[in-house]
Amino acid sequence: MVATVHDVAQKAQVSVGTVSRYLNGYQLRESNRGRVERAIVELGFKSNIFARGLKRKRSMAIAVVTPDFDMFSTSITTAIEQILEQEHYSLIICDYQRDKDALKRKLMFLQDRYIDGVILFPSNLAASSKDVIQKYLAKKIPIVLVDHTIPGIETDAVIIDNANVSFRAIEELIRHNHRQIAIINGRRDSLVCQERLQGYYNAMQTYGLPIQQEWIAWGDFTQYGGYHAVKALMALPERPTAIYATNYTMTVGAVLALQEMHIAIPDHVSLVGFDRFESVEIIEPPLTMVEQPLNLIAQNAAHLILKRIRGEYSDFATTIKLNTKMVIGESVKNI
Amino acid sequence: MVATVHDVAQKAQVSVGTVSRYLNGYQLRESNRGRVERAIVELGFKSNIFARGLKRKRSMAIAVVTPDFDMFSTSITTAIEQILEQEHYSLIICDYQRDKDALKRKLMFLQDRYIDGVILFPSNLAASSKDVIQKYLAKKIPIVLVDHTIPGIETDAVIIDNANVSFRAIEELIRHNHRQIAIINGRRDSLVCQERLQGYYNAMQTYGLPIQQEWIAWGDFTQYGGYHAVKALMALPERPTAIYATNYTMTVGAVLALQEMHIAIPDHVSLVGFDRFESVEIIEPPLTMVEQPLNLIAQNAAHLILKRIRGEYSDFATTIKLNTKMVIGESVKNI
DNA sequence: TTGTAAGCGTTATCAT
DNA sequence: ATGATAACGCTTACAA
Repeated sequence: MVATVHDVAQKAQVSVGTVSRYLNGYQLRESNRGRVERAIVELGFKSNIFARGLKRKRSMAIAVVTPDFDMFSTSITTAIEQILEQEHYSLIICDYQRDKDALKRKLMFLQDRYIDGVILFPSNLAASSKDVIQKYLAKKIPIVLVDHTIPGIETDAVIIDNANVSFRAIEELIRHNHRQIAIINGRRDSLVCQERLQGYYNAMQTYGLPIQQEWIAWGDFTQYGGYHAVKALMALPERPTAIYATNYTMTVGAVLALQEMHIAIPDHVSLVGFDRFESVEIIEPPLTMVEQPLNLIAQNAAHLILKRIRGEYSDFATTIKLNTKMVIGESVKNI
Repeated sequence: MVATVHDVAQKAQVSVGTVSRYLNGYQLRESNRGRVERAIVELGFKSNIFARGLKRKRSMAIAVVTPDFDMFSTSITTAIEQILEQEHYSLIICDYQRDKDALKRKLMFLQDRYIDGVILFPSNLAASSKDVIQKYLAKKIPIVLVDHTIPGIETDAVIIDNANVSFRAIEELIRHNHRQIAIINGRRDSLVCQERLQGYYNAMQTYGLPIQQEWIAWGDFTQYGGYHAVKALMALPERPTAIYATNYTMTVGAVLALQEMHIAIPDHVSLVGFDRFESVEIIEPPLTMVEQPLNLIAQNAAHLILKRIRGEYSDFATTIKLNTKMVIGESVKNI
């Protein structure tokens, strides 16, 4: 029915061992090499992934595990898939819906499938799966963290410098003479958010600006949250003159709220947004935004996990910190 | 290191055959059954997926293949994953980026991995992979189509009645005395869109309303497209009094354009939107919308593929046509 | 460099 | 209902 190494060996007049060695990149005599190659093409031979896995304990599959498929993780995941496909890996995706039991369950499930590596988007509750994660690492099944590290876990990570990102965003506002600056942050329990908030504090303190607690709003990473945060901020007796939203969906929510209230950007309030997905480009005026290097994140994560799978651990555990770009639009006004 | 059927057999004092039979749901003598169960728990036995696959030619993996991960396919995919996880299947995801070579390549790749079934979101270019698809079906590897069928391919599908959906949406507008109704459709080459347009035509004709070609706009399924379609429609000498947008992102684009132009919904123009994702709920006023039954689509697709994998083909090929809900908001005004 | 043969951990066939 | 054993298709010592 479907060709095996035996068939190839027979057609090429060599032994199965030789065929196998060819498949695994060993050196063969030139003449044999040619005949094996030809036999493989003629028979349409594809090596059986089960038999291969059974011997090598490798699945040629990598998992992406994320708390949910929002635009950030979806964009990165699709980019990762492109890269891994070229290396003949398949991608198994799992979202754990911000549920710590689900996370642990999925990680264990993946382990039973002899997954070759995991790219994990941690959330604050990833720490509760420390034991499983340690088990992976002990077995030399690489885990690359994306977007954030997990305190107490030593493994590779691809992250951005959140505090620095916020610092520069706020600095951009301060440079335009804003002093009353609000931040719409995600969620109190998120480490990413704590860092982004820290950057806000740093910038305000560095420039000697007073901070009001009411200017620190929490939008739960949702459009709804961003929308309501703006409504609340605009209802304050002392309105901020500028707003910094810390993710994509909250940025859109903020814009919708402002548009609805007929509060003009940037005439009535300035705005720095976050994450430039294609769909943000229609917003008028074009927003000044923090742009995360999604493709770079994906590339680094993919290459890092492939490297570890190949057994190259010389620079383990490395944390790749990527820079974000400030895209200057017209949503920040000099006052 | 890790327990095998042999270890279980030894501990339970039975043969490996008995253990295997237990694992595959055959009847055992009560006493043996108990001992095997206990041994499995005590040893933490998990059956090796490679060895199993090697014998049975089954991977316990199902693929979702989609042209891109927009909110529609992402929502459905995550719901599918929940269901398949319970059945111990893993989900391999692939997006083919609306590229027909990529589609064919991925389908062939998946076949080499002995995928047990494919859930495919076809686009207009899926037809060019007919040969691979036929090969799957000939091998009894089930393919369930979601969102649309592929002409000339006889397999299972879970779809919605697009013409009917549009008909009812337009009817809702006509019921409020609108006569000049525009449609923002996705893409000319999309069969889904052709059907949705047909429903528009049907409704207009049924109620004897004239149709102007300028009222039929194409928004390419993007936010940008929806935005520009509205701008163009509002620049017409004879403005429509109502707009029907045929997917989520175009709906959001339309709302942003209208807000920016200070064209009030529904006072200046009425709007019927499409796909109620959580994030749409902040739009003011609440939109009258077509709501696709995402969870039902996911459930039906998942259960259908599992059924076929189990070998139950009695009702093959079945097309499950689901109903959409019209959610009445406040974006349609009686004129 | 190459051939031979022993596994890898299951399932399935055949007796019993 | 159960046990023994031969596959499944590959990789990898070990010999040559």
